[in-house]
Amino acid sequence: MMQESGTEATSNGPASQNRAASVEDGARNARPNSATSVDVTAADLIHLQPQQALQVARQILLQQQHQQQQQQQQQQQQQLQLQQGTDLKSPKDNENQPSLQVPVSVAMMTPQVITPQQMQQILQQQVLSPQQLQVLLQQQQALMLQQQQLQEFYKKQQEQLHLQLLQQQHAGKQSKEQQQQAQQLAFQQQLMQVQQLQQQHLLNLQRQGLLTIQPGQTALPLHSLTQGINPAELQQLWKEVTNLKEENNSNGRRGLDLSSPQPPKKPLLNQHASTNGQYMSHSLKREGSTLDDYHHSHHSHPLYGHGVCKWPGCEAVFEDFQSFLKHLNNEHALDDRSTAQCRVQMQVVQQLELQLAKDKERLQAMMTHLHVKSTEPKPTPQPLNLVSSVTLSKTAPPEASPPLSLPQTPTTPTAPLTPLSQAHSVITPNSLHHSVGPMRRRYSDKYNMPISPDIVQNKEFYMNAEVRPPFTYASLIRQGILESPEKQLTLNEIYNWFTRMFAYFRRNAATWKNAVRHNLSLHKCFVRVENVKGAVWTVDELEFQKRRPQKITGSPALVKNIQTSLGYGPALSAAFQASMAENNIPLYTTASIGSPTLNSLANAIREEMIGAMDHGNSNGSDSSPGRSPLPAMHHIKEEPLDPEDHEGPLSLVTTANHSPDFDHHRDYDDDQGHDDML
DNA sequence: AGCTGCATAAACATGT
DNA sequence: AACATGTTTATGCAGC
Repeated sequence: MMQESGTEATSNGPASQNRAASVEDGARNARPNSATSVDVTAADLIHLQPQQALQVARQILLQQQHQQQQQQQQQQQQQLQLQQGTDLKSPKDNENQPSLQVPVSVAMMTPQVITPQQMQQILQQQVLSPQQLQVLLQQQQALMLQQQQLQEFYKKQQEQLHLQLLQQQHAGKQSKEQQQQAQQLAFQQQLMQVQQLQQQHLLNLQRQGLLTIQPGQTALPLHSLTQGINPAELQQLWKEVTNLKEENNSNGRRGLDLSSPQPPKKPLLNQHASTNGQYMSHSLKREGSTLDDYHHSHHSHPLYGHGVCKWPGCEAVFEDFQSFLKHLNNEHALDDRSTAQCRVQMQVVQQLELQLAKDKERLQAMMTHLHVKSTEPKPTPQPLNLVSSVTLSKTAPPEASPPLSLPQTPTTPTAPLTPLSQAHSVITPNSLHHSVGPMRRRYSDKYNMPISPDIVQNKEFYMNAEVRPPFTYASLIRQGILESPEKQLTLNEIYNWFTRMFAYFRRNAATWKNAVRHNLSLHKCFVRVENVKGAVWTVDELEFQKRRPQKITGSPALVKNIQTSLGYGPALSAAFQASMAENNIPLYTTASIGSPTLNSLANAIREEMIGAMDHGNSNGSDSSPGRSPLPAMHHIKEEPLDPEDHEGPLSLVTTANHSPDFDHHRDYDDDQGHDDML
């Protein structure tokens, strides 16, 4: 009762369980299989051959560009008409004119999925007519499709690569690694064109100030599909930015009119009030000063090399350093354009870093894998990059960071595992309120396993999109508890974690809170511990693991292949299959795009393996091996009241390991942070 | 068809 | 009385 204050603001307000009936109506109506309806076309596309897929993707992009151009022409005409005649409109109406155009052009050129926030932003900035919205949405859907194709394509490639790798292993080749890299390179080159186009579009958006992308957010569009851009392309991109900006200037209309592509002229000093001007200007100022220091002291400059200005897209030639400096100060002064360019550069760098990190990891994993294979199977190959909560809590010394140490992947998920089936949700969060019904645990059987990696990877997505996370309440609760520094949470803190981490749980509070309480009480794995302050909930990891393993059935060939290649036992095939099954669904997050399938599979494997080992070995005292099929055990929840007597070495996973994990702490008092988050 | 896991709703108890 | 916290029961759905 002392720390309760936060709860009510969650929207629950005076509404308690009694009101649930009214609240629940909406959800209940929405129940019918919302999650199952995927676009037919998307499904079809999946079956395309890689080359076909790529072609289709290209075509789509080209079409988009074409449409875009047509659209622009139309707009110009309309504009002309408007200006010439029809005085029907009040001045006010005329003011709206620009805003009429923007969204349309955005719609026609947006190759990226717009996140809810971005959408919101657009909505705030511009007045969209329903029709425009519609166009936008349609575009988005088309784009989702397109992304799916690419993901699918990529996935296939990865699988192929892996298969080939396996075959080569049998053949006793040595240069597999190089081969794979070469193949990957080739593939990436294939992708580049598409990626470039996409990037271009994104930049266009940014340039217009229609898309505000904070560094942290970048990942969505930039990372999702644009991996492996080479320097030449970056330059190209830069030119693109520069040129387009200039066009805008010459059109005299700020970011509104994309018409009349004209040959680029380099120098331009005009500003565009970028939406985020203020944001950048600080960092730029600081940056600027340091740079000044830099090149004053050293007679060289990172932006100056071989007599050429290396400011992205500039390439102006200079005789001497002084004139370069002059140029730098004049042409690349602190204005909106430079600001925008700097921002883009930041994103580029970010992306490259990410890419590098991923490739390093991949290389590491490959080497590890190959080495392991050639000698003898080690039980724990280097994790690709994902931290398994179970791994840490069980097998690793507690110095490691807690289960969900927020991964350094600054990626913003494009669309996480589940939502692809509900892909439109990314576009229209609001539509979800009706279409995403109660979690009919479509995936939950499989997702019954610990969710750490997935939830982490898609964290931002779930934080912002009102998409129901495809995990059971039990899994989520466990996650929340394990994330906490003390591995224990009060009920209220659990609530807060839910609302903070999942936009979905910011509504219908009465319903899901009830469910949370219900789950806490029902499942043995949640142990209530009386505390000085009151009661906290902890996770009995053993109990949790007990419930996990479910079914192990037949096995596709691929599964076997990969499985053997990784040197895991048959016990893991279940996880594999689960993942394989899931992988029909997921749009891979940026974090895993490198080798999506393998990554997520590896996760599943690791989790599952640990689970399996638990049952095999450490189960020890209490129950029968494996999970006891005793139906009786369900409803018997041992009295948790005195953890002392509760001989469990297990019950409190807690005690030792705190780690400076940033994200959790605010939990205690931050009560209602979530409203600000949107 | 029956079992099982899960979500959801709701009644009820208890403490503040 | 209102509310938060827990517990328990009931029901329905879905997968096996």
